[in-house]
Amino acid sequence: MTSIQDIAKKAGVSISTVSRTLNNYPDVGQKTREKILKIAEEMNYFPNAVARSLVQKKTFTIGMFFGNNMNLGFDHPFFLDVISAVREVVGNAGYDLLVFTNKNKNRSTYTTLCRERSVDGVLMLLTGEGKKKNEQMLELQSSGIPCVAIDIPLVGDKCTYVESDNYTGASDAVKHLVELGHRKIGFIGGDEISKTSYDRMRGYQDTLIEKGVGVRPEYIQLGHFSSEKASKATRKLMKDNPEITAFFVVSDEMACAVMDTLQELGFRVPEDISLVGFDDIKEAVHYSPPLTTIKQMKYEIGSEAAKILLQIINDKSFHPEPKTLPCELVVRKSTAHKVD
Amino acid sequence: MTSIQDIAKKAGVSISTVSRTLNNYPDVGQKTREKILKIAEEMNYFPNAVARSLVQKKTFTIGMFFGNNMNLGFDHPFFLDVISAVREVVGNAGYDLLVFTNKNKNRSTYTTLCRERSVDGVLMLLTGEGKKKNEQMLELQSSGIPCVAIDIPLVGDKCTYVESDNYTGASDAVKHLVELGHRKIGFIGGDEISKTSYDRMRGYQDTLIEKGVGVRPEYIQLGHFSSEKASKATRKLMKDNPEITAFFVVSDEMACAVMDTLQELGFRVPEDISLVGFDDIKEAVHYSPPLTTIKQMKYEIGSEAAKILLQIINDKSFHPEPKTLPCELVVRKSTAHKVD
DNA sequence: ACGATTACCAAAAACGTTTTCGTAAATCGA
DNA sequence: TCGATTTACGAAAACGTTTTTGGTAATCGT
Repeated sequence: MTSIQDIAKKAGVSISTVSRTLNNYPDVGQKTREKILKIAEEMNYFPNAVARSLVQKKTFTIGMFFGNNMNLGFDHPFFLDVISAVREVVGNAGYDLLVFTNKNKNRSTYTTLCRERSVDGVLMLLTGEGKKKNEQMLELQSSGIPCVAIDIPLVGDKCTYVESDNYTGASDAVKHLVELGHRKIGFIGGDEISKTSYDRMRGYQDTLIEKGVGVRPEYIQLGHFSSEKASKATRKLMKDNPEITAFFVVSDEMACAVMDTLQELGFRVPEDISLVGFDDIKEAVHYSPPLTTIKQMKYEIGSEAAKILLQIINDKSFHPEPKTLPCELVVRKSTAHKVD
Repeated sequence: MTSIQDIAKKAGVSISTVSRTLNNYPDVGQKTREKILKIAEEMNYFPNAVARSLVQKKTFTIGMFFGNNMNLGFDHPFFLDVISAVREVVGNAGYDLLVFTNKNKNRSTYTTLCRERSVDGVLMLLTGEGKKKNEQMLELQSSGIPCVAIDIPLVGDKCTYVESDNYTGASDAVKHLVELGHRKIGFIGGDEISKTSYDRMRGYQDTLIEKGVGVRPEYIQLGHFSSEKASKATRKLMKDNPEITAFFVVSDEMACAVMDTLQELGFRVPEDISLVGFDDIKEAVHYSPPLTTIKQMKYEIGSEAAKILLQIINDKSFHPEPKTLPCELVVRKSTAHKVD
């Protein structure tokens, strides 16, 4: 609570001199500098970031919209890793992280929240319906606020996104399946709006065609990234199409539910039915059987997003471009050769 | 970027009138109020939180020290749930969350960081060596900054902590084991400094004595919440004491490593050796066999911590007390009757 | 020795609010 | 109608910095 003024008074100098000393400006005399520094130490002074921000118009905080707007209290397993990464890189750059949580302001949007708090940039890390590119997203996109989203296709002068190569990932998943001899491959997707879901679906379809296996619309269901819906979809699919011998499910969480459901239904995985997921969440390796899946580089996604954001913030001439990171097929025990 | 001044000018009134209007003060005339509101809407004004904070000395942000200081990039599975809870309750109260990450300030402590940012309160959610009650913790404890820690015994006028009932939890774990007929029960603990570790160890020892089974120091090893160390400890324990028929391991992460190691060593779980963990992380239920463990109420821990903190902040006369939340034994498949 | 630079520092503006104080006009009570 | 409230508003201080401007004294080059 000791201010720059207190120091100035005690040192017998002006506040401007104190400010310059504290900020290592060159134009302050040797002895005055030392005196001021000593007094500051004694009074254990530390600057008030709020006051500083007010005049500098820079807060050294980067904002973060995080999680599922609808379904709070549930957060994606994905998040912990990307947040870790984000923390690491923004922290090293001298920034703190402001997680928007305030729910008292009803009449506000992403953009106005950012402006109110004067964050220097913002990271969008949303799931569920938040992925919908709605009005608020558009507003943010064109607001001029430095912004990078994860898995949401925002593009603008100060705005971009990073994602996994979902198309290729999905493609690799079904390639793996057809190479194991599978031809009747069910698909449990996400939703109909998110780019992520769309790309994975396209990867599935295109590869099926490319491999000479046809696409059968009746093999396709949407699970909306919900375990319950995925379970329901599985029952329907197996009931209507008992000839199916493999599933590609676009998230590990859903894939786990699918596996449970399949086993409840009396099918063995992978002997009767093969299963590949997407994400490579921690649980995947410990499932029984351990889940074959497409691994997303979560940590890299977070750190890339953060790096790009910092660059947008600090280099005015930088024009950001979307970044796509590779996925990787990791084969475990939930997939096997088709037997006849 | 439109300020209160702009509105004042356009409306032909003073800034104080604008401010009062915007803050719903009673003493402003009907027509002027409406005019001002309309203009504010048109110019799509929103207040500058930084400026407001400066004068009000209140930021409506609560700070958060989070994770493992040493070992960044790895965050405890525990965290996601308690953060979800924290977000929920502070958000509903109108606060945002500032996660401290800035690593550029070397000469700073928890306390000074909080003061610089002028957070209204702070949540300590640390693991690893951060749990050590060091100088910085003491400083924070007596700083007068509203503070609640999780699993770290801080107590002060504006400072307290919440934790699980680790003693009873541990006690329940070994009770379960001895009720299954086990007498030679190995223990893999945490560290020697944290209260959490200490309480669980005491629960183990006391219950053993209470049940008439002796405590054997050679059955006790420390794993420091690290999978590798837990694995090593397991090997040592089984080599030196092959008569052991059960383990109580004080974290699920370590318990998983112990299970893997045991299986590598050729033991079957639970047929040869029973195993109970602590935490009930998500993976626990999917391990093979599914892990019997002591469940911590992670969400409640987070929400309790947040609620207490808000009360400290908003009720000056409130004197906080430590809060202990119950654990619960959840029996799965990693424990079984001892066979001879 | 004289003008020009340089080194040091103070004064004051600025950032965008909230809040205190004061006061003119309007209303009120009798 | 007159004093006393009340109502509605403006002026200005305050919050704690950074930054701009300017000025004095010392130093320098020639």
